[in-house]
Amino acid sequence: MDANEKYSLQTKNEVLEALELESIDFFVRLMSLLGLPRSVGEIYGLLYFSPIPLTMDQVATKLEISIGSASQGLKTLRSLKAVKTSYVQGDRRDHYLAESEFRRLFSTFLNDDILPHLESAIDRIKRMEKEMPAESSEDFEFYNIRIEKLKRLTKASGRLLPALARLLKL
Amino acid sequence: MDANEKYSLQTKNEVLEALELESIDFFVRLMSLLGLPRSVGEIYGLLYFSPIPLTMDQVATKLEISIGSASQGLKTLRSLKAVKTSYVQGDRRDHYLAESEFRRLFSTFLNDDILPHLESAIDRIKRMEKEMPAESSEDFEFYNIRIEKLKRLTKASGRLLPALARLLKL
DNA sequence: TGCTATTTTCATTTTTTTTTGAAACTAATG
DNA sequence: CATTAGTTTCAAAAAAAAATGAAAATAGCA
Repeated sequence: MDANEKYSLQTKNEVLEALELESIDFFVRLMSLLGLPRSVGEIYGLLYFSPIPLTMDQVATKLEISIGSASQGLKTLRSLKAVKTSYVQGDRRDHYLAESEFRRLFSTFLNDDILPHLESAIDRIKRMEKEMPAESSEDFEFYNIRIEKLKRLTKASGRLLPALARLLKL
Repeated sequence: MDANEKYSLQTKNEVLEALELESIDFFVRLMSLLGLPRSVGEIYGLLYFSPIPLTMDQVATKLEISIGSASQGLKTLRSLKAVKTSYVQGDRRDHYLAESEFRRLFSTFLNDDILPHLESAIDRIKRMEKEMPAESSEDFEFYNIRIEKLKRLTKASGRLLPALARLLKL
């Protein structure tokens, strides 16, 4: 293995370019909207505008984050199917590439992070119905209406998820 | 003003009922999905299942949170239009009631928290186009495709917001 | 207007989340 | 199979977010 070749990319771009910086900033915001840590957004933003796949330590070096963060962040992105690894001839390291189909990224997010909440909400509403006061109770109607509204909310959210997925077929 | 009357509610329900607890837990999760602090979810969850409006200190006492938290949390909920105050005869304090129309809550959230991001994304993409490498550059096509994808993403999100609002007319 | 109940603000503390980096682990290579 | 490049893990440190509570501000009432 040739050390010059190995680090050539790093040597070529010692600092982040304007386009990379805009991309990183864009995805840091987007990911944070989805509740993901800054480093995850940074990594995805960097890879999104990289014409060639990058290794973990290239990512860590460019972003000036620890290799621990890079490893964790890439793990998160892999689990979201937001990055893939690509094999590079004669290099033992993993090379990462951004999955640029947002649809895939979002649908993993919806399925893994939103759907479970929805399912637990359905169970919870069933429990609430058991805990309802007696029908004779003065507040029976009030509680009944509130529970009905929660039911409609979860039903609407259930319809929403597939609708979202459909709209995201960019 | 009669102290007995003033605290009668508190005396009646010294602990949170099962239904209130389920409600609080439900909204703590929902609000945290929207990136709001635990205390905000607790307050909304408590008010959602309260047949009578509650004052700030009733909220604080029931939830065992500080009046600072209660004040901040109610402020957040007011700004989201998720609670309203109702006048109570012969009581100087504000009495809070949950806005049970989720549509209103979500549409405020979409307009105030999501829309601004979308607008800044549009500006950012314009800047990116200015920073594109020369058309002759070997990676021109790569960058071009990525920017196009970002454009499609923001366009789709722009269509999504009103679609979401429509679907949420529960 | 002055008094007091109520609410807000904000510096400080507490809690939670994220990052770090060194040690443990894994696996390719000579 | 021993060496070492590469990666993951995880306890500790750092940073960020949230909660507290006392002081300041506000507003209703006499």
